[in-house]
Amino acid sequence: MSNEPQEHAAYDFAYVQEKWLPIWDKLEPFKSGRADDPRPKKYVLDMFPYPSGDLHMGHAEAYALGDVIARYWIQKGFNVMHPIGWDAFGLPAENAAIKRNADPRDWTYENIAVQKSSMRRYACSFDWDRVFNTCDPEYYKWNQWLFIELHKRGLAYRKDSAVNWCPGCQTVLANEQVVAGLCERCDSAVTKKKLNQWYFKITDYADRLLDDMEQLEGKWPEKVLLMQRNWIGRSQGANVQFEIEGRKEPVTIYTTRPDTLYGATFMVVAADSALAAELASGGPVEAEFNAYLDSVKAASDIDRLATDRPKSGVDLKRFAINPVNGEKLPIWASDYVLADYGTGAIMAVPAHDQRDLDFAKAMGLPIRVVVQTDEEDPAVSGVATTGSGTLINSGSLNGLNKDAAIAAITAELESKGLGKAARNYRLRDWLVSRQRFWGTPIPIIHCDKCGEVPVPADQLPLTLPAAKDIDLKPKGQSPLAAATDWVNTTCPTCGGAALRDSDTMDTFVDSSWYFLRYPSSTNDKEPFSRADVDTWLPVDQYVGGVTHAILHLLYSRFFTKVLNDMGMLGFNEPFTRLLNQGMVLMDGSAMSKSRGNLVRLSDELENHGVDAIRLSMVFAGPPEDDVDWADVSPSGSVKFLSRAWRLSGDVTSAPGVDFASGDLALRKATHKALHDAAFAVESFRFNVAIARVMELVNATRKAIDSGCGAADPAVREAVEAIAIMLSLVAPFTAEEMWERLGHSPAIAVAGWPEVDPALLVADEVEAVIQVNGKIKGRINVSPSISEAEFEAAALAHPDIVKELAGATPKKVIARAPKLVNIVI
RNA sequence: GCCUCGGUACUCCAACGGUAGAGAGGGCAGUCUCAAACACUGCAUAGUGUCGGUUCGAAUCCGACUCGGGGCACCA
Repeated sequence: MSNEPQEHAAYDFAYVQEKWLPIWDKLEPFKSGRADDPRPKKYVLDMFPYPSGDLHMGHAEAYALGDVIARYWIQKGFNVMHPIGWDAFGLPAENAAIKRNADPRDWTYENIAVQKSSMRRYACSFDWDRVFNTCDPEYYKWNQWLFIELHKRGLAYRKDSAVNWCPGCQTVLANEQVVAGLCERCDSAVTKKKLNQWYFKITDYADRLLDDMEQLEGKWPEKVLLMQRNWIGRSQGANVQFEIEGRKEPVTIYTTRPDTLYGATFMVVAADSALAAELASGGPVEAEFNAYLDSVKAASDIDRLATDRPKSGVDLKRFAINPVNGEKLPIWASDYVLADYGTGAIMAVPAHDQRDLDFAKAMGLPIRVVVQTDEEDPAVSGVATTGSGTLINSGSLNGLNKDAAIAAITAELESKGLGKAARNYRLRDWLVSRQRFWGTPIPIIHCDKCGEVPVPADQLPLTLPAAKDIDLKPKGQSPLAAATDWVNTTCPTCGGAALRDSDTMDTFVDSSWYFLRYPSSTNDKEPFSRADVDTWLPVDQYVGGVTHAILHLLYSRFFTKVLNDMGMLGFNEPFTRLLNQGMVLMDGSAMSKSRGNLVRLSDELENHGVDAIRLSMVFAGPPEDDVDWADVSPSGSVKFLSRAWRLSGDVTSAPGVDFASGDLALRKATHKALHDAAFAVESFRFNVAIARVMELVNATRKAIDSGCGAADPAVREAVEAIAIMLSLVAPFTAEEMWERLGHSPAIAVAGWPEVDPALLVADEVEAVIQVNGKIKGRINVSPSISEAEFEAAALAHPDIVKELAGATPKKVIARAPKLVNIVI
């Protein structure tokens, strides 16, 4: 039946790859979403790639893992959607374009084509009918639509704030582009600059982002949930009002320790806050304050990062009144208080807060202990006591413990109208505007008369102009601002002259909802249809790197909740299960050209074949762990695959033969392998699943050479099972085996063989007999032996009889059919 | 500094509180060969980071320490 030439008697991966690709193209085994498909659905999603060049070793691991999961569920009879697309906006394209004086579009679409063809060769089980790129106007149109919807709801707004600024590149930087205080591109020290920027109000969703994580418990890596919790950083405390001498309005401070209110000895306001400027203005220290403020602004992030740097500040020569005891507290301005957290002002309790203590010691301010602990006096030790203890020097709170004191003082403040319980979050609103060209244009028109006017829906998408007439070099302002034809427009409301917003959106906006688009990838009426998302979403299994543990996943969860509130979705968490794969290292560190340890995927594929590389990636260890390519043996994978492949040529029984009459031992091995491998795959222990297949290959080899022989039906059953299990990770080899076994393509949809539970029971197992926990003998018993029989058999064992020497055991613990422990 | 995860043979990694070794790499020997490679067969590697606790029994659970990885960055 096969036209395979005789010279391919040895396994030839290059030949096999070339043979199957066109067949798969024709069969399209991975199309999903036919309306009448009766199978239950499963949505398996790999994080989409950024088209920065050809695929690398990291992609090879990620897509191999995602593919195992997708192909497994297909074999298990599910209607699997396994789509792919490209996260195609972003700075590297723009930089490449500047360098070559070209359009970022060209670079981007060229790279996408390269990656796409590599993915096809890598045999990814993607549904190619659902592909889109975020830089397609058909996609980013919906970014703009969503932006306007958020704007309508007050969730997109503009404010002035200090952002990362690179003086070298003359541009705003995202936090991720600031590495150890330096610009990742030019190594200039990054400073802060005050700019008017667009924000998404993610803080409105802080509680839900935190509380809904309950649904993800046990389904997402604990580490990721923890990182998200810390990032949101909810804290419980109280807002307390302090009167200020010579000021009408009181100042509110936030504290998590209202119980230490009597221990406050001064107040600190953030140096860069409006309050600090106001308190200093016109006073004796105005000049000193302004000089200090300038030095704070000039400080680079690298200085800011040093947590052990000495505390600095200015005494504003103003006073606050402690509401609980009427004491006059000096007010200082310092950069150790953050302007954008809480109220930007704190009460300082040096005895019980390390930062306040450091400041008090530096400035010679008083330290008063109000919580008695058994630790040393903070004024002496220099270590603030932050634990629980008994309140002293605290009026009505004296004698209470910390928790009781917090409750009591909060109630007291509330009754007097001086304060109340409050919550704060570390999470800040999401800064979404970027002064770059290669992103989604913000669909807002600025009109002198009408203000911020959204671009009318029928004018979307608002497309990017051609790049050829625009200078893309960073100048501190979006390149779009210089595209006069594009920027100048008329106001949709009043018809007067107006300007387009020239900023573009953070590319994280693109990736915050892309998973909703795949089921509706060609819909030009809406971003996605309710019917499609109801069918396919939420994503059953998301696979990607842990680098996105916070931002991408948090933003996606935020968008999902907003869209849920808008009635567009019927769920509030987008990703039911999450798998984070580790990194691919070389000689212990991340691969990089400069380090000289770069391994090229294309070379590895050339040398060992696609299947062997996929197998090596999956077999290297647990998927969450980093893989050191130096420890991996792709040639070992090649060896194993040819060993498996050879089995398919040895089988002499006919396809469809009744397995029931086959060799029992081999049949049991086959069914156990199928059972164990399935369990291992479902618990993401792919390396263990492959070990089970290897065992079965070894057992089958032995059965053919020195056991039941090649003609035994059990051999066919085993080899078919091997082929199907291998199809998850080595699809080319598996297809080839399947064909040699006399079946028609494609094995991808052949189905996971039914496991016969009767064949999972062993005839006999070896049990150990311990005396005082030490092994003294072994017996073979039936797996269904009773505890009593088991115990009796153990006690009758000659070695044990000798060991006991007539003594009566104190205790006998029998765990049939594995172990008996006799305590004497 | 705070929070986290981990440490098993030469290497990568397995082991519901119950026989430490599933699988692989690397190694050695044999069969085949003129020889080698491949293939097949067989073999070995006394090792659970340290100390203590719980238990009939601990790599596994608990505590302390140590070493290594990751996250956060003065969040009051």
